[in-house]
Amino acid sequence: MLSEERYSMIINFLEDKKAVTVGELAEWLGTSESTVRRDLNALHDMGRLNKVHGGATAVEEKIKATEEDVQSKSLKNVEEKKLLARYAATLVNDDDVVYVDAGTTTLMFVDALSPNTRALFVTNGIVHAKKLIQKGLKAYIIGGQIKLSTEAVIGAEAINSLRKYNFTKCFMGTNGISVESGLTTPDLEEALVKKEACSHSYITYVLADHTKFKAVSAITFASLGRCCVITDKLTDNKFRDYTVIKEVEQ
Amino acid sequence: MLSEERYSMIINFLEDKKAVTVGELAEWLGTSESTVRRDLNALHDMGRLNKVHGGATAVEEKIKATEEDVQSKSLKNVEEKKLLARYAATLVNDDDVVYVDAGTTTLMFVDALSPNTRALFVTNGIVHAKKLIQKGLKAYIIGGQIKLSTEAVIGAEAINSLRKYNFTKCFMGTNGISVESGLTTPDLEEALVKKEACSHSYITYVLADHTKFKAVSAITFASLGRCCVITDKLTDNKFRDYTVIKEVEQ
DNA sequence: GAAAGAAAATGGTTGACAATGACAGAAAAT
DNA sequence: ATTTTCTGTCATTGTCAACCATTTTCTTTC
Repeated sequence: MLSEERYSMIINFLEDKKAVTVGELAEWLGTSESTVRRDLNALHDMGRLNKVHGGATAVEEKIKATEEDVQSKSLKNVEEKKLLARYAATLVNDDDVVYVDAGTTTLMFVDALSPNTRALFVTNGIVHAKKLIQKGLKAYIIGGQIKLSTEAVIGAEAINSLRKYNFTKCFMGTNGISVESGLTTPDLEEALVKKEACSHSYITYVLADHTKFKAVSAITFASLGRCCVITDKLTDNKFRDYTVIKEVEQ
Repeated sequence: MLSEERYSMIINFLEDKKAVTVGELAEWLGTSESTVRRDLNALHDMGRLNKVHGGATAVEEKIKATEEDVQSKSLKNVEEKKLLARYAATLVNDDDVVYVDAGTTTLMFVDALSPNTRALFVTNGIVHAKKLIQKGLKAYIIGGQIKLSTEAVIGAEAINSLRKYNFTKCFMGTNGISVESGLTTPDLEEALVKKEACSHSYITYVLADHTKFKAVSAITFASLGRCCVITDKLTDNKFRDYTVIKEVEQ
């Protein structure tokens, strides 16, 4: 295993559990405690986790949002995300008008789309727009300011652009899902765009792997009741009381 | 097997799995580790993957996308176009609101822009938008349908998006310049967007190398009198009777 | 078109370097 | 004081760039 992969797995583990011991990681990664310690030191130096006596804890979401660690973000939970993406892609019908939210999970959704669908796609992700047209699909991009880190279109003009559309389905990514706070994301501007998109869609699908559950970021963009969550593994059945959950098998 | 074949197989593999070891690739490709290492070095130099100890990881989508654009756009009259682009870039002031038309010449204009300018940029080119923000400039993209071949935003929604803006300067590409037909381009939809952009701009600059003169395409998007032409070599002085021409030296 | 030579690609080897796991003594927690 | 955890060290293993020999491909020459 590459050290980069271990880094991703550790960060990933921490996002889920918030704290972890050296022993746990050594066993889970199938490696020695020495290596785990070295990894934790490296990640600590990068500011990607807090090293504490006995193990490590996750860094605060707000700090992480500004750090914007693309490396580990795209590496982690790849298989799970692809699973969700493949299932979500089957939900698109020929007569749909689909909104695709910017983000790494929804990018895999675009990859998984059939090139033969005649559905109309609207997105606020530059990369997403590019991939859609390269697949030969009919794609629109909304206008507005572009955010550097995520290459998403945001701002007042973006929200204004969205008002014209009526989507049959929209596919959203999220940073956190919780019963109390609903769907949350760290960036205010992006949250506002997400909110507007959801409100113009007949059905909202949220693609969220299991690590997103019980996480809470700064801004809520939708309540649980208003959307259908697609996930790989539901750890707590109480979520079923508040929303429709599709657990994708295998 | 051709090395190019291996390259694309490696890139595909990485796009799927996000991380891979040298050993894995050697076995999968049925070749030696030496060759895999050489391939990884080559791909790393091209910026198409990240080489790490033990193997390689996928590069972020946004970086890769621009690389593709750069390598695909190897066209003619590059030096001349760069010359025009460099001059045009000096025309941008800090308080300008600039429209940048989609196209290869204007893309070089974006490359030539100073990263320090505080001007506001609006564009209908996806690649242009991307480059602008990667330079750290403030950039907006207009909304609308995306045309596959040129990756430009076009259509009714694009024109509608443009209505909101008032530009101090706009920089356009063109396919033909003639006294009788003015500025012409082969695609109707693109012409309509160009026309709308020009009509919302105080000054219109047209970037056109000498090959564009006396050429006429299907649709006229502006008359000669309404714009200032920047070119490398003016072969016929009669154009000076109809418009302002800037001939860039050297 | 064939032969000869040049250039490029490939696979294997080697010494240098990096990563790993185990251990011992120091430091910290209880 | 005892246990746990950390840091530094060291031997082992894994990986890498550079080099060389061989094969393949391209060019040149006749």
